[in-house]
Amino acid sequence: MHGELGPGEALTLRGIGKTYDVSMTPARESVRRLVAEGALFLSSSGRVSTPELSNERIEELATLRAMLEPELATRALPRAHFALIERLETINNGISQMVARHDASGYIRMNLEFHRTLYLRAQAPAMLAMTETVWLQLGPTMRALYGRLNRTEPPYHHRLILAALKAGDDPGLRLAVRTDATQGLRMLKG
Amino acid sequence: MHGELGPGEALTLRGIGKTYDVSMTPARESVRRLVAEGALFLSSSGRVSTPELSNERIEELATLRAMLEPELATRALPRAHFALIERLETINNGISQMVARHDASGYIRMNLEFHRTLYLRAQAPAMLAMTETVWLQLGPTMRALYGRLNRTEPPYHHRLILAALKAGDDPGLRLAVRTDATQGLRMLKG
DNA sequence: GTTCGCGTGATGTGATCACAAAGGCATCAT
DNA sequence: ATGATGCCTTTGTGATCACATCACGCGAAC
Repeated sequence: MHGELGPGEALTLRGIGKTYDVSMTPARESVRRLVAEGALFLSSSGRVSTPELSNERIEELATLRAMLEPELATRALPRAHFALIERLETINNGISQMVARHDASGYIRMNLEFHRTLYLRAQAPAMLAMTETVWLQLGPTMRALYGRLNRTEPPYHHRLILAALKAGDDPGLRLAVRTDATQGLRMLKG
Repeated sequence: MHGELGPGEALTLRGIGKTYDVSMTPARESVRRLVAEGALFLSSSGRVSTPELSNERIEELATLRAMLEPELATRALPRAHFALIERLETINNGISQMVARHDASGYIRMNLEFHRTLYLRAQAPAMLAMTETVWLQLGPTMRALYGRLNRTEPPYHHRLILAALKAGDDPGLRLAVRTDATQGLRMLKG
């Protein structure tokens, strides 16, 4: 999810087991779970690797983010008090640090933490789980995206989200969230 | 997914293995996958059972259906030619038969087949997979719903969907799909 | 130099086992 | 009759093994 693996990287059960110092059995169960969630690709011969998403698949996942996340934001809005907004701003500052040190994985991780922190307030666990499944599928691709992006500052749309939260502006919030969720992924089309 | 199990039914790995004449290992992998998809509930002690959904969770899943399925229908609409509509009508007749013989599981299965047949035309595999995950979570609950429903005829909204498909009426299609997806689940609130 | 074929090493699968923990049931005490 | 207690069975977990299959690389032939 955090883009620690790029698209198309192969994994082996014995290798995973060795990495985490367990036998093949727990490694298999974890891999099977991630395959079920679409986070890993299972070849016809049983080999496992991170997925290389087609442009069509990426657009589909972007559409899913664009449908799910504004709904979560809307549900979170009436419960977003000052303490939450403050925490979001703290996370946003953390994102700036990741940008400064060119830490792609850290950037992705904190970016998602920003969104998750907001969406947790929505009190909609099934919807949030579904959204995180989408993030999981996009992880390796987002890492590849970051390389092409050369960010110099934290995402502009996060500031819009914070402003809309403070103003209690639901339409503005939905638009800012939708745009933030889809903007980066549109760049992968080329 | 098809409501062959009611909410809260317990399963054991050795029992599943015996049922399908395999060892614990494949049973475990299957169960883990279904747990990852939210189709089964894993207690803190590792016991597994079908989930008993709270009303809040049911409403959330209904909202997800209401968001995902109209989008799939819209994408399928331009590709819905006569042969597809004919197949949908055949399935709809099959639903009538299931109603006549009071076959809850068969009813659910053919109802979902109606939707899946339409959505397959959307050419959106990620979105369809997500939708089927929602169906999977609702399976046992839908079985419980069917008991309270005492249907005497196939779903009225399926006819609306077919009419909208024939007319190429996208707003009408979206409304009919959304209503069909959420109507039954609203009855569980009481 | 390129391509085809073969063999070896690596990899996933399913079965089985030892172990720990949890649940259920019977028994006993109040 | 009801509640608690202790034991025994059931159950999940993680490890290991035998086996079939696949992939990759090496070598030979053209």
